[in-house]
Amino acid sequence: MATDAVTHVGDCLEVMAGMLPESVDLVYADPPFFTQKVHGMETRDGSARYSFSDIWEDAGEYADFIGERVAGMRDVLKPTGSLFFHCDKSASHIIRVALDRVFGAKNFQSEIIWHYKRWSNGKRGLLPSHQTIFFYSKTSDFKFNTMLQEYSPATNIDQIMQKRVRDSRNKSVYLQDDCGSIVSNGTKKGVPLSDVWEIPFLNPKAKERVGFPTQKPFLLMKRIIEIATEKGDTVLDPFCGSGSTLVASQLIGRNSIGIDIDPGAIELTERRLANPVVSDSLLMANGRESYKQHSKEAANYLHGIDYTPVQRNKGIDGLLKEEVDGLPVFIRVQRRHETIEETADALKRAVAEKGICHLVVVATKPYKYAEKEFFGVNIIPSTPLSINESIKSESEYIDGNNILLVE
Amino acid sequence: MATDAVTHVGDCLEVMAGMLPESVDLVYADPPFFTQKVHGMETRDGSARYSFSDIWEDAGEYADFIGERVAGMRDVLKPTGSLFFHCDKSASHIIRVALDRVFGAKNFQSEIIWHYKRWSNGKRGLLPSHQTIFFYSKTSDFKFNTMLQEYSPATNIDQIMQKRVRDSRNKSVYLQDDCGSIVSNGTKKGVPLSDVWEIPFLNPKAKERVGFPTQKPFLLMKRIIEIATEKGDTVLDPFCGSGSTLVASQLIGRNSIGIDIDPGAIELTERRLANPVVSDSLLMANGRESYKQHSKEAANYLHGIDYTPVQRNKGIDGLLKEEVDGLPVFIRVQRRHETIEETADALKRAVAEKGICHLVVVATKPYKYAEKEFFGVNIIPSTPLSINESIKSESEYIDGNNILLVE
DNA sequence: AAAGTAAATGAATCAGTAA
DNA sequence: GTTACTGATTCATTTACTT
Repeated sequence: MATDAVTHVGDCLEVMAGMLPESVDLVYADPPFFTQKVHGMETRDGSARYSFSDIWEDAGEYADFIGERVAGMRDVLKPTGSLFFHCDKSASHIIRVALDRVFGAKNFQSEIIWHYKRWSNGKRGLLPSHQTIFFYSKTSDFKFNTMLQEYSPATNIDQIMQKRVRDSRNKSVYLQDDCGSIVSNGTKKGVPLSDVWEIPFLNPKAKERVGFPTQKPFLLMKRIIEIATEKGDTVLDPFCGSGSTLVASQLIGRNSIGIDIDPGAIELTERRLANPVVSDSLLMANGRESYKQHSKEAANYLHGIDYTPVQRNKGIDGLLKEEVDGLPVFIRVQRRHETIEETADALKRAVAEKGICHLVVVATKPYKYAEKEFFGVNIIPSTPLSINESIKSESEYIDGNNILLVE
Repeated sequence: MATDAVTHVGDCLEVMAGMLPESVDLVYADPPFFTQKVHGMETRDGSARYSFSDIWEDAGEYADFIGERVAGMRDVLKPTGSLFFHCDKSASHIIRVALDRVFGAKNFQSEIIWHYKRWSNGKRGLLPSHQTIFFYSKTSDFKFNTMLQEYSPATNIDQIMQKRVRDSRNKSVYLQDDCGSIVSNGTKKGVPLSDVWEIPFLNPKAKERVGFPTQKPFLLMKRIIEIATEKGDTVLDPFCGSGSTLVASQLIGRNSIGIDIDPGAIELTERRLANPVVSDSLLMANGRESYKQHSKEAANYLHGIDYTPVQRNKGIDGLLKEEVDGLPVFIRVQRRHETIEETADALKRAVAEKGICHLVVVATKPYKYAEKEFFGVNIIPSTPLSINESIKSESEYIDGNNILLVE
């Protein structure tokens, strides 16, 4: 599914007034923070300089500016939509008041703290190392994709799996069965995502940097978009700057609309959309990035193996560093939508010209050959597959030798 | 030096009006947060119950209440004094407006985020896990004791310890001695304290708990007092509740004044002052990292599996997120110096009390059982092991069924 | 053996939430 | 509001292991 990214040069107040009401699933707003400074920055190669003024008469002027535009944002939001409003301590209270007025205090959902570590400048006082994102929904019936994070390392996982009941004095106790052993309480997948997010600030050397001041990291945008929208939904950024929101939307399959008053910013946004760069550590998403994503996934399965990743070959994921019997060993991990035969064929075709070699396919889905070899290709179940199949099979199979299982 | 702790029963507005102006070095204010609830709690032994009402007509009434009292706080502060005002998302914007009006926006110093982890249940939305403390000074000439925190583990300590000088072109360079080696700058003690503070929430079982709702941890109070005062200075808490501020002041050598409208709270404060109890937080002392014993090696082999790492059990590496046949699945990865029998035994011992469950051992070395099960433990070869063994075996074995191999 | 240390487990808690 | 009931947290306690 191709996604759409539309940009407009202009004041978002006017552009939003011309938009279809109730047409947007998420608004992410990142306006000037009321810092009373001019923010400027050069691109790394010095070829361009982007800047904007964040100087205002007084707080009242700023409050009016924000208030008018927040009303416009509410108008274009669908009833199930929500607003994430990015600010910092300079004016968070002014913004909160405007949001409460326009959206209603009952639609206030969260005060998100984006926490990052920064280089200090040894100033007197505490080092500022957070910004605030206000999360409001348009109505009480809003889209929210529950996200989970890992348990605190201090948590006793064993204990929380136990079922509990009330004892005779109405105190909560862990349930034991007749034999005195503990009763499990189902699966535990993690804890709900906290409202404090630790996401690294864009490193001064990050490839992702495009030379725009206040550029936001991809991971932050991705998390916001994934919480509030589904694939194919539409995201609006009324102060889009260098276009991080649009780039992130594109990469994870959302349509997007970007507005900025500076034609230079919109030009930069268009350039980034044509050639998105995300720092290495960050996950690539679907669509035309799917190949890259798969190589990441393949790497997960091949972890712990001494191999060289093969980047530019559609059929081969890796090459073992050690030869076996004097022959090279090529590996391919089964793709999500591939049968094991297709995987094997793809690998065979890729090495057709390469002479004699060993071929290994890592299976990620159940397959039905009780052989470990399939027309000259070694089939190895991935560890996750083995685990799932081995346990499920206990009740189904008695034959201890048959470790490859029927679908 | 003996310190003084004075308490008053009454509305802090009136009590402060009767105090000597400019007599206090620090005000820590922890008023009701505008939660529109009654907060109550019993002591552990059930001997007493403390509660207060946090229900208001509307935001205006709350704003007036806060505004009047903030003015009183300013009056009793010395010119070098400062105010730490504790609140949460319920009314942080209302409070900020009042503080800006009374203290002046130019005396706003920091928005401190107290971040903690706590228990929760599966809430729709983000789990609230922070509160806000506004830090204002009375004038620009205020007491501030610079505090340092540890360097992030990624920091290159050797480099930051080097002395720097200006070179001929006035650029900052590292100083070298006559032999060309680098000159150390002596000790650097850490980076300036951030405005996001991770301090554990007062534990349900903490000895420190006295059964008062909203009780603040000693470590939080200690940090605030140490930042803003010196020994012998005076701390005022106009909403002192159970008296944590007074107890902390006493323990670190500051005089204190506590005011509360509830005689029961003041009585409790007096009792705590006579017999102060502080729990030492292992989490704070050792850091969250200390709980992370989940080995990196195990994590590598379990990559790609949907599991929860188990941190606090030496025998168990992980727990599958999905149950199988309604039973939990525990996993252990074979260690480098462990036989497969030892791995299986360690896992079995760890789950001895846990009732019925599935056990999985991931083998990382060749093993000699042609069975996939070993006394009730499923043995799964890791993907790297399978690949190595499967290819090597081609020349050694003809029997296609025997995929588990001899050492 | 005894003492001291470290690891594993237990259990109360509720400025929790949901209905 | 009011009632019912959840579930991760963290220190205290117990058990296991060294010296």
